[in-house]
Amino acid sequence: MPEPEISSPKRDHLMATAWRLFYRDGFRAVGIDLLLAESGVAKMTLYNHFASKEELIVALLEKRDRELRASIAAAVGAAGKSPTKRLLAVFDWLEVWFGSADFNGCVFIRALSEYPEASHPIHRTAWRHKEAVKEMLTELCAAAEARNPAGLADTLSLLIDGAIVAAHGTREIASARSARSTAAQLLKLATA
Amino acid sequence: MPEPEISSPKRDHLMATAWRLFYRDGFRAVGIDLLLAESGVAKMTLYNHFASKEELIVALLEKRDRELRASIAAAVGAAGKSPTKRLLAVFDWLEVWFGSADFNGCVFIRALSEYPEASHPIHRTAWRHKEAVKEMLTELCAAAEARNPAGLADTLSLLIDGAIVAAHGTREIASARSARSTAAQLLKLATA
DNA sequence: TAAATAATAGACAGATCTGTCTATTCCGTC
DNA sequence: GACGGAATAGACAGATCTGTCTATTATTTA
Repeated sequence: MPEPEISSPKRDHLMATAWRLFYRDGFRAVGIDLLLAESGVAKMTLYNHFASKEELIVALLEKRDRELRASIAAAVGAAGKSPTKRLLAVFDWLEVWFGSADFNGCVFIRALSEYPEASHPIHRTAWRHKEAVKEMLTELCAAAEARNPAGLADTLSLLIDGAIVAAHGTREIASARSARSTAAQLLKLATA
Repeated sequence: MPEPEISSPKRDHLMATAWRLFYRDGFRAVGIDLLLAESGVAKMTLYNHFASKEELIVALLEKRDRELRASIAAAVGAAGKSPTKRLLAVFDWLEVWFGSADFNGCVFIRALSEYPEASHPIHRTAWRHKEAVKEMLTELCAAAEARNPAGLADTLSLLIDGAIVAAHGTREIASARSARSTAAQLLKLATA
């Protein structure tokens, strides 16, 4: 009974299928039975790896959080040494993401939405991700010598989440560009 | 069979209860049976007024859209004649909303999230509201003589939606203030 | 080879889901 | 008082939901 985070092929495959279905259709819209049929895994295998559907979702969000932050960090790293370029690389990363074929909004915003109650484990897990990203932004703002790094990061977070919602509504990448140019303006103001 | 938008006490009461439950718990999380039990209305009454649950949700979103825009317009109107104050009144309105007891995020963002597919009627209806609000912002920006009213309105929309997501995640009103002060800065830049 | 571990299929429970249908009752208007 | 529209309760269908349990089969390890 691998209750803790023990990796296993079945568990990984289950999570990959679950990610695909939940992200495409929604958490409540996808039932356990469909997930099992699509992944070709027995029901008891699922319940041996996860205590409940809710726990599976939390594990998925935590995994996605790690992957997403690693992906952002890689994009920032590839942007070179200029602190300004590094910060704006986040918005270029956004644009690429919006343009990807299976983009379907932000799974964390969607989790906040589907589980709207503040104390719900899924809601809390989803929001933790947003806070973690904001911390990354704070460091980037600090490196760019913004006057109030945390404050600027707060604002950039608003722009980013707003851009994600807009991209989900329009299926266009334009909001990433708007957010990017606004971010550049704000950074200039915060360092001038 | 009042297929079109004919108002009736039962229909109104049904919509009021549906709003309360859906906004509190989510669209998929609340079943028809609970809605009927809470409203004390017979099942056939619901299906005489609405062809399906989906249609009820669309009607609710359209009603909420009208109410919300009227509420914003009232706040703007009460802000006086100064175009700057009128524009920033939107963000004060946001702050009041975030502080209200039953605030639970933006029902339109939540609808986009629960019905993520672009062509879904609920998804489309929800996004239409965001576009309508953006049009209001464009007019306010134009009145404030911003250089590019539509562009500024785009950016302000990002700030607003980001602030709503943040308020839903934190249960705090701070994001409205951040958005407001950023909006003030951007407006200054756009008119200087 | 024997024992432990992991995964399987599938029945089962009990609740819940949306939507349909019927038969009855209420209520205002003529 | 009779009529017609609106609402009622509740059965019903048929599907689906999460989670449990059992009995069997693989797979690995000692």
